[in-house]
Amino acid sequence: MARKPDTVQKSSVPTKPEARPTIDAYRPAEIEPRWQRRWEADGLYHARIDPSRPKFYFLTMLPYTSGDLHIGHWFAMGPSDARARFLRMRGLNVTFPIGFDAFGLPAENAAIERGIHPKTWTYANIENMRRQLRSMGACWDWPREAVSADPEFYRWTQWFFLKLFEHGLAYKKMAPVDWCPKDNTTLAREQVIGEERLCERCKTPVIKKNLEQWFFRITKYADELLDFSALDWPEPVRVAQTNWIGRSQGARVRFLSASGDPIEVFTTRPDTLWGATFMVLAPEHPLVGRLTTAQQRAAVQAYLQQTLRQSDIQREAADKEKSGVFTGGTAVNPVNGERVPVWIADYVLMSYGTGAIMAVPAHDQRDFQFARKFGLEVRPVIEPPGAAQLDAATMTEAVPGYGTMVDSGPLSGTPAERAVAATIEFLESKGIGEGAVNYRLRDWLISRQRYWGAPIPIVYCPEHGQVAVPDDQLPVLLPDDVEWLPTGESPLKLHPTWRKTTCPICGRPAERDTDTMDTFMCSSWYHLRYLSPHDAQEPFDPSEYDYWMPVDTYTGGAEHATMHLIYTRFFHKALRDMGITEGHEPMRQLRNQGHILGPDGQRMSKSRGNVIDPDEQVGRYGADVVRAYLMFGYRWAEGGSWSDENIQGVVRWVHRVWTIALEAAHRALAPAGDPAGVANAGPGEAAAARTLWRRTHQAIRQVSKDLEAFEFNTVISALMELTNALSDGREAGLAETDGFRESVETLLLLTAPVAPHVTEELWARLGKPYSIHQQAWPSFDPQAMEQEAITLVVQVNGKVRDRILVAAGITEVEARRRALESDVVRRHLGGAEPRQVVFVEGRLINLVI
RNA sequence: GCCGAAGUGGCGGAACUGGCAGACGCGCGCGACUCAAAAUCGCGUUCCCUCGGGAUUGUGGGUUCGAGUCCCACCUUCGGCACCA
Repeated sequence: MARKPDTVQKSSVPTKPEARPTIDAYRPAEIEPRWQRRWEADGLYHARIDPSRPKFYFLTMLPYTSGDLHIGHWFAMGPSDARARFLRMRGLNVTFPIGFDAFGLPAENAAIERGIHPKTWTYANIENMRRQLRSMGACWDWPREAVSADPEFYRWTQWFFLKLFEHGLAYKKMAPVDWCPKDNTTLAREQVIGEERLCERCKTPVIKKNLEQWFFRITKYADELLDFSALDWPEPVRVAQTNWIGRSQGARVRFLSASGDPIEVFTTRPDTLWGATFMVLAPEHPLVGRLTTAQQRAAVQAYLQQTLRQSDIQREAADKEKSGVFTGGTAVNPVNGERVPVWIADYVLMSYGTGAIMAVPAHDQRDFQFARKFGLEVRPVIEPPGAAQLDAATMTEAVPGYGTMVDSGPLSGTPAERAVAATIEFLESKGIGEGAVNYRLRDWLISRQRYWGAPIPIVYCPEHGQVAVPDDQLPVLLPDDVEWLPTGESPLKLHPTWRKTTCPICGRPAERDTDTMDTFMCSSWYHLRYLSPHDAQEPFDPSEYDYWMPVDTYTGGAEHATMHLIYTRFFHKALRDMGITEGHEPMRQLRNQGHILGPDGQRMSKSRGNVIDPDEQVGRYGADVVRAYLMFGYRWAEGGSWSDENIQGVVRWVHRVWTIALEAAHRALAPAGDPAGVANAGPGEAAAARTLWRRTHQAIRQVSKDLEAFEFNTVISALMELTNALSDGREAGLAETDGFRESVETLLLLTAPVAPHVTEELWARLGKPYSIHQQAWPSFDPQAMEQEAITLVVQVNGKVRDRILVAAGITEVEARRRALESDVVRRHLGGAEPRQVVFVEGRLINLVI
């Protein structure tokens, strides 16, 4: 772009509109597949290790093999692709890999509903999705493709399981599952329907059943997972993860039941211990049976029946009326030796803390509601600052704040600042409790009682117990020949021979684990498999790892904020501690996109009939238009409704680019003509050329900045503005100039990441060398922005009254003089002298009276 | 109930660090081309008005020479969820 803007060079034919050459129609259906084939044949987007260039690992969340790619995938991946392409043109060695998350429940549902084997269904879907992904024209690094259901992939998923097992991070314990007693099968949360909690298939009320299942010790990493300092991740995701981990600091305290069983509780408010007037256990707490007296047994049984079918979410609903029942048992509060009644209630969860609480109704709202409902004692032990002493009889709600301890035995009078610490010291000195940290985060349950997943590579030997399948026997292959019963247990359990094996240690008969792994296992490490997807010796090639990792940018839906994105961080840290990976985090930068809704503003669904099929849109407009529209029409992080009307603006724009570029191409090929054109270049054209130059560089600046910042809608508007600038330039007679042609080329280069096919086609027709996607990104020249005259806004009392054209470097004194010359300004001053003048260089002058 | 995000023309959305609100489009109106229509191109388009202006970024306050942007209180919509002891 180094040229003298004021030297307008005219050549060839004069530019009368009617002299414009006729040009070919824009036919994306012909152009797009042609270039897609060429790029793939050339391996244009296959990135290899190149130490001479900085790398960039651009990752977009791998799609689930649900059937078709929907427009939401395009919305997630298309703009990501544009940014990856931009970074390539900037000189980075970019890999933008793709793969498939292929295990999971929908494949089994399809098998049961339609009698298709999950494998057949899944791989047919993958074929179709590959075709659709190719039609996007994204710079996919196809040789890196990985499919999580391939044995060459899940072999290593199993290997990672065994590594975790070997390092004590995988263990088995009893845990409840939702169970349909009629179908005799485990149900996923989404298969339990409605408030009534009925089985999706047979509408039987679901029950809880305890099964022995595998867990990963993610809680070991809870504190480290709270540290986001090395990450450029969106604030809402960091907040969600922080809340999910839910670290709270307090104390563990041991109460003692009448029969001498310790009942441990966790509290964040040990300073309220003297106000504990009862205890509440979760209904499933192991001591409930022992505490319940004969007299209360029937009532407790009835309550258990009623609560244990509910989901945690139902139990925890805030607006729900408190419920509970007295066990008849009591426990001793260790700080004062007082006997308090022990209740059970569904608002205490077995899965949080110890499953038991000390209830302090005066200072906890839930306990307060419970106490008032069941007539239990309310005893204030905290005096809030600056308020009168609380009176239990007249309180209408709990007072949860900190304050001076009162009625608290030896600690009475302890001020708020020291209350918690002093109580913990007291507990520790008496040996009845200690300071403790509690997390909401639970260990990751990975067992699934399903077929379509990676089998858990563990063998049960009567002699040796849980035995790891040796490395050389991996993968534990999923058998294809299984019976598809519409109901019942996992086919692996029912398979006649599969589960029968021998113990790797003693060689005697043993049984395989018949559960499979949570598919979040696969997605926790797939980004590593992309590094060397066909490596048969190791999960990934360390030299590839050293070059490419960590992932530089990761894009995907915000719905993965807590599950997938915590699991993958945990996985990485656990592998790091085993010496398998390096660095503390797998993904440096994360950005989330929103969702595309149907034209009616509702979530797309087949039953609503508002689904937008990308194949149909590509057939109608071409992939370039669909990509550009998805970038232009929405804030990427927000999403919004699909609009058949709004896409028309993008259709027109792409056609305009096509026309302008082809006109330029025709002129370039025309023989040099009338030299008179040069002589005719007047001062008006020089100014127009200067303007076009400025607008071209404005576009370079904005497109670069906005692609970097994931602000895709303004990328397109900047490109449209440059297109408009070219139209204006053409009208001003610049079409024959070198400057015009350079601007056309710049427009194509800037548009290349957005609309890769049409720009490649036009680039070729302009006679430029293949490929536009291997060209350097245009550089911004600040000189182009320099202007002699600027519009200065003149305000009176902060209101805009006039705009005056002034020299760019105008001083305050001069600006004031010029402003006072304005009739409009003088009228609004009404003869008064400005009391204050605010001058903002290059922008405005504000006269205050 | 809690957490998070967002409220700007008829619509989607712009607006740097507090400095011209409404960029870029859609839609609509007018015009050119056409026998006509479509397509295309050009012009206009926040609202009100006594044509001087006035009002305007969910609502009400505040800070400031100046607020879509900062502060306080509130309302609405969307998303998520965990009564977290």
